[in-house]
Amino acid sequence: MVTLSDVAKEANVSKMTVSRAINHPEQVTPELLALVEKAMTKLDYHPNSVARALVNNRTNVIKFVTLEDIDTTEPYYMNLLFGVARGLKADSYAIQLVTDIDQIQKGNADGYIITGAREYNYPIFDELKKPFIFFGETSSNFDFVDTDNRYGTSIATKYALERGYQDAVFIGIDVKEGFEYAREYGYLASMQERNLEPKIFRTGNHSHLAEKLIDEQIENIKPNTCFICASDRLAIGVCRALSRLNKKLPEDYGVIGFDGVFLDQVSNPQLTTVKQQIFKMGDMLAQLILEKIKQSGSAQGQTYVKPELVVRGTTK
Amino acid sequence: MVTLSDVAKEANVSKMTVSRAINHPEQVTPELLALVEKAMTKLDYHPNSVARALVNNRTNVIKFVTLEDIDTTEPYYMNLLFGVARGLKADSYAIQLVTDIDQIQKGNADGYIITGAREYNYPIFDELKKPFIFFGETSSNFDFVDTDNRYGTSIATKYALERGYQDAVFIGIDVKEGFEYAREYGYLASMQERNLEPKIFRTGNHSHLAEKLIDEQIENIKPNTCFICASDRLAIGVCRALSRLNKKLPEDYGVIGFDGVFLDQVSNPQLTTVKQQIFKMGDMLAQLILEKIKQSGSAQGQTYVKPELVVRGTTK
DNA sequence: TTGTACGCGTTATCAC
DNA sequence: GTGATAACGCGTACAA
Repeated sequence: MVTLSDVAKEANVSKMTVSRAINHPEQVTPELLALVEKAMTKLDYHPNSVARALVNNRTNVIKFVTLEDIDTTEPYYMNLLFGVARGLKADSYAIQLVTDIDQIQKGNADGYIITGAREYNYPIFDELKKPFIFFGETSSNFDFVDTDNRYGTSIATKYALERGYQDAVFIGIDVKEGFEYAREYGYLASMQERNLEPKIFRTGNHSHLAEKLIDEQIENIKPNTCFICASDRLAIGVCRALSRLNKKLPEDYGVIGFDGVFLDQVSNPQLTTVKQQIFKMGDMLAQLILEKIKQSGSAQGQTYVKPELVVRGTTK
Repeated sequence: MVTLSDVAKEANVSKMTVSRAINHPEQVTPELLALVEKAMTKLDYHPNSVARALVNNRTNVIKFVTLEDIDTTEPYYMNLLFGVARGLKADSYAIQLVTDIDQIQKGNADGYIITGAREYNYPIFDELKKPFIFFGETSSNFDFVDTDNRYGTSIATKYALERGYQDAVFIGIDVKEGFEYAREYGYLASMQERNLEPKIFRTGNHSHLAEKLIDEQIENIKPNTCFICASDRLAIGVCRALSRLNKKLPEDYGVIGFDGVFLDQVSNPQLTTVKQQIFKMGDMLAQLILEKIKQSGSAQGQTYVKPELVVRGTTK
């Protein structure tokens, strides 16, 4: 293994000059800098991140915490995770996956990325001694990254109406969470802008529940309506019901989902959906937490990432 | 931060005694051991894994390499990854995610878990200086963990015939990979055992391709047949075609998928499928690579994990 | 600007 | 069986 000392010998300087050339190049004269760099490339030197971590009292580990009790199998998190991995790559940071809330405090890390946090989890975070960033809006003043949900349903609704659907109905998820409120709000505002009366139904986030809902309500919904759904799961259920009821998609009715992860593509026909930029958000989370660590915990603010409408087979 | 020295002072022994009490307790007299343990719990001491890693010339990092150019969004890998994370938890190991083949050599790790490897990748692995384990059967003599594919289609076929279907047809994936051969073999052997003539169709691993296949072939397939599919994707396509052709499921025809990750549950009706124990395999991969690291690279052998048949709505 | 000495927390080695 | 010492590779404090 090539060490700092080896490079120092090769370049005929002290270890410290090499160290400085790496970490504070502005403190080294250009001539020596060149010498050191030549030696480093010649020997193919790579800093030992463990030794570096030891002196800096770091671990080079970020904990990726998934608190939601949902099936972590959700492809959603996979995307996020790969985004995080990408953001961490350059700094030779590694990830520890945590699904059990009791495990958060076990072992060490330089920082945390936390997903699926609920209000009642907040006390736990107050005890964390290392910086953390949330994925998903929080009511507290924590740093977070989230999708601009309001914007998402807003562009979906507008698109539907522009494409010639006469009405838009919202199929929401029956939970009291910020993301759902935001998605409903985006729909509401867009409807009111056009002086249309909003209509919102809610049910559990399962395709068969949405299917049942449509079965029951289809008589109250006039043709040439577009369903704006709060998730792709719901959208798939809506499609299934419509198809069974012999309604033509996308002529008689339109369907727009939300999420754009995996499900939208395996459905038949493929869903028009509001696609969250999950990979990108993962990348951002990584960069923000690294920055926060560097700045020993200073706030990084709250970031909303705009989703994009992906038009496929379920809308005109 | 509580260190080894703090514990040593508290217990009135040397640092080495504390270190030994942790790593080689059999070399310490019971009396001192008790003293040390009392001190450790009193001070709530936790070993610094970074310092430990430095002296041992370790990184405490495992690289999780995904070579397959498929969409890494596949829920499949998420399960595997969480399994790996679970297996790594106790040893305070962290994961680095690698999707770019050029990144394998970048940075350090103590070992590799490699998924999606093909023959033409093998030369790369020969250059790796740290131990590695594959997920997925390999033709070379590498260590690996994989599903017992042959067993999987075998129990599926037998179950179908026992439940009263008169025939079983195999819908395979059109690739030249070991897993496909094994799945076909399991079906073949089970058919021959019962003196039934095997029938195999193959197509790309997409639901709509399977759907098309059934459309074309349905006339050649007599009722009361069960379709043994090489993937849930294919199975979903088969279901869709049957439903469109007004065949009754599971009365007229049966369908059994393979994989049991996510897709089987979002389909309608829910699939009877051969469920791979992916989480468990991830856990095993982690334990094997840790063991291999401890033993400085000695072979860990080849492990087949039996899948299990999950009976749901698409079979009698 | 550059170099020296020391410390980070742990473990292996070798005395006793 | 136990303890003193050195070493892992790097960075900070201080001296030159």
